Amino acid sequence: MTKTEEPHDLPAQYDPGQTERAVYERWVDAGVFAADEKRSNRNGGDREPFVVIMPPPNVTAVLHMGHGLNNTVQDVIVRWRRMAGDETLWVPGTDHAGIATQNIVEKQLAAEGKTKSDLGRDAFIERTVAFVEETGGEILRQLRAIGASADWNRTAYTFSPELSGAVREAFVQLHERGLIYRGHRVIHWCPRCLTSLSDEEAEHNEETGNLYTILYEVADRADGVSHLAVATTRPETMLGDVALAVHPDDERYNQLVGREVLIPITNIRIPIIADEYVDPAFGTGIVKITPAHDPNDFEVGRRHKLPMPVIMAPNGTMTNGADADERVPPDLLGIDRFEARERIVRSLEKTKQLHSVKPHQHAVRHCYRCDTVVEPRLSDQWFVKMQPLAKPALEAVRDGTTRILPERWEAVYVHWLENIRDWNISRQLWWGHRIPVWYCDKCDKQIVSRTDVAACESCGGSVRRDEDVLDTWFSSWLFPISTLGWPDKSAAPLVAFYPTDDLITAPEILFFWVSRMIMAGYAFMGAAPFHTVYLHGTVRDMNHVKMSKSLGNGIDPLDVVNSYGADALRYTVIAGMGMGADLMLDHRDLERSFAPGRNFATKLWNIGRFLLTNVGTSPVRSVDELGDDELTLADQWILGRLNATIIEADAALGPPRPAKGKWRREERYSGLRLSEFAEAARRFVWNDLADWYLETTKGRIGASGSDGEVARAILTHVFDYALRLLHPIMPFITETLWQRLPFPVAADRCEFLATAPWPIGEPASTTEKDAIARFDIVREAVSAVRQIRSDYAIAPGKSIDVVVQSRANAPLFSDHARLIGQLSRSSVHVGAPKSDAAAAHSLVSDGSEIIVALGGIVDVGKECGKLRGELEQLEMQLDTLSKRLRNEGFISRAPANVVESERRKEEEWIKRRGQLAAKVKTLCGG
RNA sequence: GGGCGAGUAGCUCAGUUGGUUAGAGCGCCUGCCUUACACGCAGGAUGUCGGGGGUUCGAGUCCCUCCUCGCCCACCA
Repeated sequence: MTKTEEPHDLPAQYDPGQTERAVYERWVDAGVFAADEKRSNRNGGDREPFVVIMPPPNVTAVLHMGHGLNNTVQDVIVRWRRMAGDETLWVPGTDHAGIATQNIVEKQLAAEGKTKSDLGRDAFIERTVAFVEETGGEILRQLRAIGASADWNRTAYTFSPELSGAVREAFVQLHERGLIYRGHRVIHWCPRCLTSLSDEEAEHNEETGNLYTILYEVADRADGVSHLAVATTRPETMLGDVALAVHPDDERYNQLVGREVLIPITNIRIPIIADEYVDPAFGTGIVKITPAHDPNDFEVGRRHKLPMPVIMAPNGTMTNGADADERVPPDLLGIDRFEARERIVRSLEKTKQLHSVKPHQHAVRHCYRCDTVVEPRLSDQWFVKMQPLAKPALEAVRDGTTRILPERWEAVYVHWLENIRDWNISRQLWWGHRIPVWYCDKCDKQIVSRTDVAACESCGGSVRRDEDVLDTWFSSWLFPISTLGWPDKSAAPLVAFYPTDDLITAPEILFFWVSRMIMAGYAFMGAAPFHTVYLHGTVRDMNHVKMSKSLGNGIDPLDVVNSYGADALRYTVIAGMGMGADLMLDHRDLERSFAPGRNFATKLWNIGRFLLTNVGTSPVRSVDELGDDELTLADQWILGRLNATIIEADAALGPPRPAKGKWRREERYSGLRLSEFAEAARRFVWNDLADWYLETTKGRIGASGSDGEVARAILTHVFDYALRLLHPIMPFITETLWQRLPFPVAADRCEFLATAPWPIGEPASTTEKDAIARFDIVREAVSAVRQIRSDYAIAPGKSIDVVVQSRANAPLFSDHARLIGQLSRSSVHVGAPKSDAAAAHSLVSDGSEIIVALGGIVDVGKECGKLRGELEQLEMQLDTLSKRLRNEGFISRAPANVVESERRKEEEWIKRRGQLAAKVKTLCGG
């Protein structure tokens, strides 16, 4: 048949580039992804809502495989629920990403030889806004290319006027509730970004540094003690020392408490104090106290009311800051902290006050945005009091209101919340939500306000606004509520769609984002924002190194889409990723990496071509009107397998939501096994439908008469449902094929597969189970013949005679001899074989024997060897089995059904042994 | 320092509450352009389930121990 004669317009090769974009546009134009508040049953509608909030990528981000994986997972779940009939909403958005974005713009300025101070605050913000307008949101456009079915009408941005309003409201509310306060303490400071960081933003890094032991000279020498040795990893902070501390019970030193020592180099006198914080077992048991540059020392300093001199500038150079007087010697002023460390060490060497230098393993904190070593720094910052917020968030996970998958992350979450510390939310940046606090110049009043303040409310004096902005995460933690209309609690989207359902993200932001969202959900809405947190793995290369653009081991998802299609990308990612496991891909060999998806897409395409070529385009009969007596065994089998596959798929996907608000024990950690779902669907399509059922229809389907019509109807129905099951994973190709199916005229069909009803599985009936079992016997017979053909290298074209000597199922083989012959390219007879001719034998599990006449084809000797080997192996296995069945313990302790099945097996094997032995005797002569 | 996870075929990984002869994809070998598909079809090979010990009638699965990786958390200077 030439191409023009084919009754369809499918090209021989699937070309994703040509079809995907057009299909996507049709979905968008038809509003397939748009959710409607009015249809939610929380808002008078008749549908259960299903809502997913997209983790907003940074507005400046460019799509990488991490986004590809994250959004594919979300889209699979969202498309599944949409087909299942939920009012499904997937809210997309971007994050203004304070530090990250500001850093990029600053870098651009630097390239122009400018700094942000050259522009000034307003001009800098203007420039950043322009930059975001120009390039921002590119990633959301890219997400469309991988098929993301988000409701683009609701695209959110953490810096939009609406969301900014929510941020300000949240700040003011928490302040009113006494949960936001201004604190003077040592925080993490990035000397490069010139801002404070939260504890989470200062990442630990295990490093080998030095532990320097420095000798402090005791002032007013008495009792022979002239020097005290003090260990430190940061000698440069010595300049800010205000005391040495020892443990009050440390008998080596406690008589020195109250005496004074001299700081080396500067010879400033500082006291020796006693504090329980000191661990006598570490180092020398004496600690230098630098309150302004170490959080612990700060606490000690507070307890002992010590001064807190600042000896470092914000950019990490040495300076005489607050309360420092002339502590930093002139020759160190303006010197970088690490250079200063070197110089001080050299000076100490000269004065013989450096006792020792030892390599030392310790954790050093780095800025999560620029990797600069963070400096502890005394400053005024805004904090959120976290313990009250953490309480309900902790309870939510403990009582099953919110579950975290995989289960192991729940312990991590609980541990973090139990030990939570206050959240530093102020940043010394320009790009971000400015803190809504004003200070009166005259009376020093502090005004926290929902609206901008022009003058002091008590004295009428002029006011100035706090210079700082809020941590980016202070806007993202509101995302599930702010995107739906909060603070307007009666906003239709909030009523219809809050709480949401699943949150799908990477474990890296469990603390940054997920747990804070849960806290915000309780703080502002009194309810958890979602009932399921699904934490997926990381995309890595073949050396298990996390993919990243800077390392050059990344994969651009758009390259994959261009080469193999979005469906190939999606299938590969979903099928290859176990629950919570990392995904390894080879960035140097995209073809190999994405072969599973590409191959499967091609397979689907070709099944579609076969179907449309052979079934044609005229409507088929509806399966509902087919009588049982019209169905062949193969028809019954494939329908049974379809039903079983639907059940498997549903089991893998699990319950979409907790039945009564809280997860029941048995359901809590079930579901969302997306790779199992993918595998069940693939197995059905490829191994059942394509490999077997489709082959059985060849010859039937072209024939005129009712059986051909039945085959057309079943094939179409089964493929229709297979496409439905696969649509969440491979939306484009399934929609494209589905649009062309010759549906029954009466079928109540919808316009798009994307909104077609999700298949409903039914418990398998006995006739169904029986059909599956019987067709499996037929398949076994076919495989047996194929194996013999292969074993004896019988040319594919060569016709052979096969005899089935049926022990149990005579009618089965009589009825299907022709089919077995067709599938195994042989001529099959049922009955007795011609006597004593050389033949190959194979046993079917129902006890029947497949006999292939080998006269003139192969040598008998080889066959005998094979038979003997088979017999020997069977005897060994039978021996083990029989021993077990004679074991008292097994009989008494094993479940009855296990014992029973083992008994049956033994009988079967004994029968086989008899048959095999007889064969060996007749063929090989004893 | 504390906690968690992993170690199963050459590679990436599944293996549900212990229960037939441990699976899949990719790769590999053999034979096939069988009129949907060579991105395919048919057949095949490959595993002391990290080591050792234990519980059990029965262990990849449970317990102990050791080894090797990885991740998270952490104020020992």
